[in-house]
Amino acid sequence: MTAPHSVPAAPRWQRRKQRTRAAIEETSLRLFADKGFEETTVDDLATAAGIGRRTFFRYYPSKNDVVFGDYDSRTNVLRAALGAAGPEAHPVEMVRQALRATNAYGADEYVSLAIRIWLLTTVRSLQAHAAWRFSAWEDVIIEHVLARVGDRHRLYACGLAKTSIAAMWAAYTVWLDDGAGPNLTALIDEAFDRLRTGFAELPGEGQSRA
Amino acid sequence: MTAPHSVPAAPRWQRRKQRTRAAIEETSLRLFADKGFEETTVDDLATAAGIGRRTFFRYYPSKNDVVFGDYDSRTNVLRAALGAAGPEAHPVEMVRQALRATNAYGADEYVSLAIRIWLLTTVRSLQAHAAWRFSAWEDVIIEHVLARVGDRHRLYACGLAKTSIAAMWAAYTVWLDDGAGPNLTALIDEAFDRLRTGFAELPGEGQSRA
DNA sequence: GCCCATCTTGACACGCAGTGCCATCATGAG
DNA sequence: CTCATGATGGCACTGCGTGTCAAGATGGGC
Repeated sequence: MTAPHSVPAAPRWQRRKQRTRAAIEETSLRLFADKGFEETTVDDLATAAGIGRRTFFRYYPSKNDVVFGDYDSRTNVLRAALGAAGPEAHPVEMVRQALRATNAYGADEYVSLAIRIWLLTTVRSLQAHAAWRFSAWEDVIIEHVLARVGDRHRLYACGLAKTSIAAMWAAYTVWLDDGAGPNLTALIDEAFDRLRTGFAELPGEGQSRA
Repeated sequence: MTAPHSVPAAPRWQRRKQRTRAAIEETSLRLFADKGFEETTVDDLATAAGIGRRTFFRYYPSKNDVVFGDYDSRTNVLRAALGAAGPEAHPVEMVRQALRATNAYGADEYVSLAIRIWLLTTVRSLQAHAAWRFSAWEDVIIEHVLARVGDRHRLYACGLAKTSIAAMWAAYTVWLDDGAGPNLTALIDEAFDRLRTGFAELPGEGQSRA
């Protein structure tokens, strides 16, 4: 990955592909935001990105997947964060910490993130697609939780994994409703607070953080 | 719905349609179990059910939806159960109770239920489809929870709804792994116990209920 | 019995997503 | 310059889902 002075050649392909990929994603998100997801065909996306329809599917396995960006790298962040947790941490805190890290975005990414999440929570096809995409995250979480509590306790691990992702997803939804500010991490934290207390503490009638 | 002696006519249509619908579902599930979901085309299903391809889509909006059966009536059960909860019940208990009722099946339904859930948790397309199907349940739950805690607390309501469905879903998964016995309700209950305690209580190293 | 309104059915055609195949072209190595 | 590698895009195909429409079945009125 880091050859000092040689390999002046190989990167060229990579760079080019990387740029094409970015171009596809950028123009696609714009078209989705403009015309709507379902109203935009893959032909539109390919034409807008200046490539052939067939080539589009070589960069993204499906129209849905454009919205997810480089999902794999996020999955790796999650895996790394889970692996980095100290053995003394409680499983719930381990997952909380990992999902917080996974959902840490730079300030410049928030605009496109808002579009992505808006699409994800709005468009039926994407909502569905997100479910099995995130199921990969669930599997990673389950694996790490099982490593701690023992293979017998699948319900605990599976339940924790699925509810954690659900809490994250709830934070997404509310975050978007609240204007998609820079507080996504805080909302995820808050959602996990609810989860940790088993939703026992009823919200009082005082003002919420809105 | 219950005209004593009149209406000897109208039901005829209904009965016929009901039987066709049941026939489609039965033969479809069998074909899915035999050949696999993706390997079975809608043409196969229609032919096997003795109807035209176009007619198939008049009974079920998509190939996916066959696996869900009469989903709407289950949703109504959920809505009714939520509405029937006493005002003194804690939101979590209200949801637990409602989802238990929603997932109560007769002993004769467990065989087909196992096939359904097996498909739902196994087939990628169905896994995705289930997500937005269940999102209707989430919406119903959110509505009822908000009516109790106040419209301001969307994160609480949304989080509770999504995590509850997630817990149910986890119970499905483990239920199937454990042989799809008559203990689905118990597993849902157990998943809710975990949820209520915020997954705080770590499973000991003793034997699980397997 | 017959006729008509109504609903159901299935055939055809269409658009769109996704895939296999293959000829063409650009790139980098020798 | 030549060759191998890999990216590209056109073409054709399958499969899902939908609009349209003509033909058939059903029930009511006579």
